[in-house]
Amino acid sequence: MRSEIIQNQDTPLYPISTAAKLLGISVHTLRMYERAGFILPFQKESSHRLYSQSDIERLKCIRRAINEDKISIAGIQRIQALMPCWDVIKCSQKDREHCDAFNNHAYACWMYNHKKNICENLDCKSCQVYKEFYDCARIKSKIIEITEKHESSL
Amino acid sequence: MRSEIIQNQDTPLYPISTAAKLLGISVHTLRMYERAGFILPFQKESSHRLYSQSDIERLKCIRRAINEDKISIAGIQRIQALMPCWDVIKCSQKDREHCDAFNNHAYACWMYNHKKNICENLDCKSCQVYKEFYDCARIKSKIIEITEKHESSL
DNA sequence: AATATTTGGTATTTATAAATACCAATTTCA
DNA sequence: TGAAATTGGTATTTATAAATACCAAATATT
Repeated sequence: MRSEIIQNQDTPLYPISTAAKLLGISVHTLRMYERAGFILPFQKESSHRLYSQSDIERLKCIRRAINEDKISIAGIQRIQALMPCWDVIKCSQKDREHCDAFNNHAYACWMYNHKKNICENLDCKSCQVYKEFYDCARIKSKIIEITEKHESSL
Repeated sequence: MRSEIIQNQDTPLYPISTAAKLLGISVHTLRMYERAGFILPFQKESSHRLYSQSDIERLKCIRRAINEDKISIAGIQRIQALMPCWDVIKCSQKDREHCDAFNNHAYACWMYNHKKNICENLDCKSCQVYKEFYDCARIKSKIIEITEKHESSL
């Protein structure tokens, strides 16, 4: 019986040169986006990066924000920093006190290191916050969802 | 008895040339910021603009975002669009259905016209949303406040 | 009535963010 | 073992957002 490899949107497939080609940008730009916190690529056993189809779609969205919507890289970082990750993760008050993501507003939560809180042993790349909420529209939807939940519980 | 003129931070004082000088920018740039939705200047009986001390402080903050934090004008607009104004105003579900601010994420609420909702007869310039929440830090604080309120009521 | 300023445009300049090009060292894999 | 690709860095180019300059018409000020 031949071994079946499970393939989905999150399967690491493309090396950096292929990913860059798919996006129509240079390899270096891709790494720039990584340093900005827009993408957490897979690192296979080796030091080389691999990108999944979801990664490509994510980066296409970021690209539209930069090129079409004229939002600067720093601007996107600030927007991502507004995401109420704590309400998704349901971390404790104590966790929040020590959490750089909760207490700052410059970068997305996955850009900070998570020592001494609920995220410590979790992988940001498989976290709902990272996977779902990286653009304006989705972040606003989440904020609306939270406020409506609040009101219905009053 | 001499008539006392009440002066506070919100008193319209400076014509556009003075305001520009105080901010170290050109008159035209100031009008650019106005079109972007960063400032709603007073219009005296005439068509000429007047700016208050609060207006100046507000614009200094916007200026820092642009020049120091490197957030583009479009980026600031998006950030302002994430403000949950509806939770401050406490507008009805019906209001929200018809509200452009609630249903979009490109501009701050005061940039849309408010027909057929609770804001219709209110002046944005004196609204808490406009006066308080125009920068990243304050908007994030508000989002935190809302989520914590929610949790304490569970 | 004459002078100042403001208005709302467009056209131009400038500052710089975003992207590219190039590098030597390292890693991968055929 | 050698060829091809990736790494992480700096230096350079390019695209364009942000700001300025300039305009005639309208408005305000003395």
